Amino acid sequence: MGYVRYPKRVSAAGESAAKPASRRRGAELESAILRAAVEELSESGYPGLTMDRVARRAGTNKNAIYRRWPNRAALGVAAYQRLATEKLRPPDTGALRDDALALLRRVNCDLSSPQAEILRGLLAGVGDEPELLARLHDAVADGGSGVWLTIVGRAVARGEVPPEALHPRVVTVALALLRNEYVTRGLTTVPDDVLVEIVDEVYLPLLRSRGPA
Amino acid sequence: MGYVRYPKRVSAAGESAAKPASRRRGAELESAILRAAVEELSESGYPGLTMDRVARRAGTNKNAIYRRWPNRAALGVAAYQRLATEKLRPPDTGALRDDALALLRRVNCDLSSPQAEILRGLLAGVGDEPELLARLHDAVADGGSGVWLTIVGRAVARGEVPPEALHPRVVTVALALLRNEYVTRGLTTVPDDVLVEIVDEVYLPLLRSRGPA
DNA sequence: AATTTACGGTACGTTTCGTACCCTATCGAG
DNA sequence: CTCGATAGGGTACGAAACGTACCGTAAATT
Repeated sequence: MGYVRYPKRVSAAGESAAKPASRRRGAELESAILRAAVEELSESGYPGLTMDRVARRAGTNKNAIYRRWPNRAALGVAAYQRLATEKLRPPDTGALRDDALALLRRVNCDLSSPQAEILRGLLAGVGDEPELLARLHDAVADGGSGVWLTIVGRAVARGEVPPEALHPRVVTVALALLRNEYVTRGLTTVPDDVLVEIVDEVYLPLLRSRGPA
Repeated sequence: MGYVRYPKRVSAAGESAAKPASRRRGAELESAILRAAVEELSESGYPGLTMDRVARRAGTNKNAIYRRWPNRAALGVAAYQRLATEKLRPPDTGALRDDALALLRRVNCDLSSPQAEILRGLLAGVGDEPELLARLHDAVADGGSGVWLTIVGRAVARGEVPPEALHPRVVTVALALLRNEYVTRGLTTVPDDVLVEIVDEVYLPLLRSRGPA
């Protein structure tokens, strides 16, 4: 079907931004694409993550992208994994309550409005592809679990909470609740009251409760 | 610009499904549109909620839709509100643990895979419109809060948990955790282990902990 | 040096949103 | 009962964006 004409066009000047003279290949090109995708994702969210725009930004074309990722959602997840992997070091204030609040606040700031929208977009875009969804889930979960284990571990060492508190699901409850607010409540940053409430009404009572009855 | 020709076409026979002879107006037509939207949403999820398809299914055209909702996301939220308003009556087994588990399981079955995907789709489609997001949030939140208050209220009456447990945020923790699993984990139903874990490791300890220190 | 592979560039087909435009049935006022 | 005004029906259209196909060419491989 249908290839009638093929006009041979000299590449228009100054159309693309950062493309070196030599032609990139393999890992180098892949990295450039991924970097462009992360930037687009950060600036314009998932709806802005257009294949054409990523290609233009990376100084390449959609061909090179589709050879690596089967569709837009896969590229989005890959980019998000990069974006979310910037680790945050656990605070160490000496009190579990302050540690937890500090962590929640940081997550609330760093990862808030843009990130939440990105995550929402991705969760939808992933749709019915379980593998992508799982990857996304891991990316999100890993972002938290370790850090929370650390601060609770310190609290256990201080005798603030019983050692039974060191349960993976228990430790990440605060993060899950915050994420729940994110995802459903929306773009705006979660108000600080809510964070305090999560910590004082749920998180601390829960951790303390897990000792010997 | 540009209306060149206008072919006068006799309406093709049998192209639309349920359109009565008389032309519907106002509330009646609106209801038909919404019903069609709910059906499309249930069958094909948010991606399948196409304006053209809804219009065809309702036996009307996009015009009538856009006169009522500004865009697809708004229609989707409206349809979801209808879909999610089917209430569930609280179980009453006589024990809080069983009530909570039963409720989680029912939510997990009834509202699981299709609903979760719809919700994910909507959350993304709503994007940057805070009002729609708020409406969605209400629709989701209302679905749970009351029921949970009921079963915990009964538990309080039985003396199972202290009255301080009747805190809105506390009471809905189990639902929030389950929803968190939904949203991130994906389509498949959340395994029962997880539900049990949520109840035994988090929910019950939390509620019991809220008594006098 | 020859061959194979991967990139660059571009054109397309398709779908879907949202808008514009005509024509007409129905409703309400006089 | 006649006659506008309003809302529906039908359709066409422009703009994006996805995903694919196809050429020509640079770079790696042999």
